[in-house]
Amino acid sequence: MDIILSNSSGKPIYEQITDQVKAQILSGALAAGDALPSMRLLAKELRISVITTKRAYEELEREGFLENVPGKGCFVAPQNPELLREAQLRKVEEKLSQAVEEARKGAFPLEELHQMLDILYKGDEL
Amino acid sequence: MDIILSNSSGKPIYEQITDQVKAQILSGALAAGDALPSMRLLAKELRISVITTKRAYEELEREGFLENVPGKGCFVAPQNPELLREAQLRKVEEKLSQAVEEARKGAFPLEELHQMLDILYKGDEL
DNA sequence: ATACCATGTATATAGTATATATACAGTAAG
DNA sequence: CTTACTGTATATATACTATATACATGGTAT
Repeated sequence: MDIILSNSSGKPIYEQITDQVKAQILSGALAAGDALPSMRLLAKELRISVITTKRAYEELEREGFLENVPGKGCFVAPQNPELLREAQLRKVEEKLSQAVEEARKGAFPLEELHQMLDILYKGDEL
Repeated sequence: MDIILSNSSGKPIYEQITDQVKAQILSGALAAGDALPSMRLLAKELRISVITTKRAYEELEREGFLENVPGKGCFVAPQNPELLREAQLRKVEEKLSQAVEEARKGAFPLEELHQMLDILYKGDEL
C-alpha cells in the first residue's frame, strides 16, 4: 500500500493517511478483505508513531472502511459502492461550491470558470 | 462593516474576520483610507476578545491590506487592484483544481462537472 | 498644560488538537 | 508455554486558538 506524507500540506498526518486509504478503496486498489500493513509496520515505514497510524485506522473503522482485529491485523471492510460514489460526489460538489464562492467574490464570469475547468481537467491527465 | 461569525465553519475566528475583510476590500465595499471599527468595538460587537480582533487586523496588516495606527485606529491601505484580482483568481483555481482531483478519484466525467458548475453558479445567485 | 478617553500593543494563561513514548493485552505458531 | 507478531490504552510534549488583564500612544476638552 502506498502512502505519501507531505509536511507542507497543512493537513494532519492521520488525515493524510485516512484520505489516501479511502482513495485507494474507492479506486479499487484495495478491495474488501484485503489486509493493510500493520499499524507498527506502517508507522515504521512512514517514520511516525504507532499512535498516529492507530488514530488513522481507528477513524477509518468508525467510518466503516476497515475492521481492526486485535492480535490479527487490519482489513478492508465490505463496502457499498453506491454509497462510496455518493460520498465522493459530495466531495466534488463541496470543492466546486467553494470555487464558485471565491469566483463570486471576484465577480469572475461563469464562462471563465468553464474554461479553467477544461484546462485543469485535461492538464491533470498527464 | 458586516462580519458574521460561524461556530460550525471549522475556521478559527481570526481567519473568518480576515477572510471577510479581504472580501469586502476586493468587492469595493471597503476602499483605501476607510476606517475600520476599532479592535475594541469589533470585539464587543462580536462578543470576542480584543486579542482575537487584534490578531486578525495584525495579519491583514502583514499582508498589506490594512494599516494599524496606535492611538488612532485601523485603516484600509492603498491596494493594487490587479494584484488583488490575480490573488483571487489563484484562489478560484486552487479550489477548482481540488474539485478536479476529487472528480478524477471517482472517475466523474468532465461533462458532469460542467453541469454541476452551472447549477452551483446559478443556484448561489439568489 | 493636563486630565481624560479613545485608540493599538504586550504579557501571562487556559483550552484544544496533533503527535509521541511507553507499557498493556490479544492471537497464533513453534 | 514461549515467542513474536498483532491491536490497545495511559500519560506526556508541543503547537495553535482564544482569552483577561495591564500597558503605551494619540487626540481633545477643560
